[in-house]
Amino acid sequence: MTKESIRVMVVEDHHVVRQGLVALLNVVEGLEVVAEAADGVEAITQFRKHQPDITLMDLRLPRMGGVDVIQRLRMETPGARFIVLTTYDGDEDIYRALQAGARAYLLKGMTTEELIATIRAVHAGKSHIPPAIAEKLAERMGTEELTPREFDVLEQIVHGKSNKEIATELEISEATVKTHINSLLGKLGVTDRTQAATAAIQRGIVPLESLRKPKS
Amino acid sequence: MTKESIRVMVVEDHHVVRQGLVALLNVVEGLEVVAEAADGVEAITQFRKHQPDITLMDLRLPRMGGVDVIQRLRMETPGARFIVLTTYDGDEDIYRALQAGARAYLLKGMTTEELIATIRAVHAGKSHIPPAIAEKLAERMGTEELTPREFDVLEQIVHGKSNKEIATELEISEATVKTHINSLLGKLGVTDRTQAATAAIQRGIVPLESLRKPKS
DNA sequence: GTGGGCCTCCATCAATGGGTGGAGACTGGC
DNA sequence: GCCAGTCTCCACCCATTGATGGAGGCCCAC
Repeated sequence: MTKESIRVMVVEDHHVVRQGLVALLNVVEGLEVVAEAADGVEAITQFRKHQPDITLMDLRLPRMGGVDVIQRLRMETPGARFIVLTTYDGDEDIYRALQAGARAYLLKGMTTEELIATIRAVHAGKSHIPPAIAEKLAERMGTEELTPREFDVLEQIVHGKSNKEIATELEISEATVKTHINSLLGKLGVTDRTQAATAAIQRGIVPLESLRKPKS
Repeated sequence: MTKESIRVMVVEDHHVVRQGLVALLNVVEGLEVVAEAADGVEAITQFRKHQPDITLMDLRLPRMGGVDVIQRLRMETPGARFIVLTTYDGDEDIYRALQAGARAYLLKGMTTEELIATIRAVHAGKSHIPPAIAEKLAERMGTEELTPREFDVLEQIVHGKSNKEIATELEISEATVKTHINSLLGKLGVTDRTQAATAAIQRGIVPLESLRKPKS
């Protein structure tokens, strides 16, 4: 007679990846996939219904991002355990996910053995952050937070707006825009707006998806 | 007695995704996964050894990119059939993959049924490009090609270099750099270097990975 | 209430960036 | 040989950007 299985939920928007993961996990002794979700909203309803022990979660999800889902569900169910499983390793994502209460952050490049070991470890109450991820985290720790306003300005820069356009958009003077830019350049450790834009994308501060020409 | 199975190779660097895909495909009647590879170089050796009917391939691979692998293998084995299966949908990737001889371009978001149907269709000699992808292709068709030199300059811009630095790096005068920039801004349909940088990243002209601070 | 952080604005200045129009050299194709 | 495209360079000009050093108002925490 075996012990009770660990009940797992898989949240991942790419169908084939999700189905593959489920197929992989279901053949593992001691694991049972009890629920699946393809977007953030579905993740919440499925979680409430099935109360999984462990939730494997991608961060980039339609409708509601993974970070928000984790935050929300941990409010309702403080004991809930989340493992982030994603391809992206922008420092910002990592930071925000762990901040929200994820217990582990894995890249999809890891082996199946690592994944299973991590699921068991997290279920046993441990946390697990791979060294490569920890390094990124440490890096981001050294840097200062952007203020909300600086973030607004950075977002506009990434979208290719000029200082004048940003001033109009945010309804402040161009002088103020320059002040914010000067400050955020320093915090990001870069010397001009183009570097700021690529750094923001690379570090996941501004999502690449937001560039897909929304007319607004 | 069933017909002969379609012999499939899976090339994908993320272990869990690859294993998931293999698990998925192996339970399908009429398909058989005969080889796997985790990077471009391995893909070539495995292909030569197993001569699969269909190769499912991610584009972003360590050591050698998917496009180059396709190109190379189609030189050796003109009848080889490739299906690109990737998460990225930068227009440039799509274009280059089809150019190299891929028969289909699928995003990982598609359903398992679509994937299987596409494998069968491509094996039967057809091509398959989903409408969403075709649209992107059409978009990119309207735009002019960058010249090699313009591409060099664009790459430097994305890496945050100033005109002076670019001039030094490429060993040309700053005036020439400006000429190239002026020209590439027009071709990309943007008005300044920051927009050029984000457009280049978004469209996959310059890979985001190249930003990971290589000291050079 | 004092201090700190943030947001707002100002002026000034130097450096950088981008627009325009032109020109010579080299290449490959017709 | 000629044309088209590319790569290279030049000069000139104006707009934009970024750096510097202020300053006042606001709110929150101590």
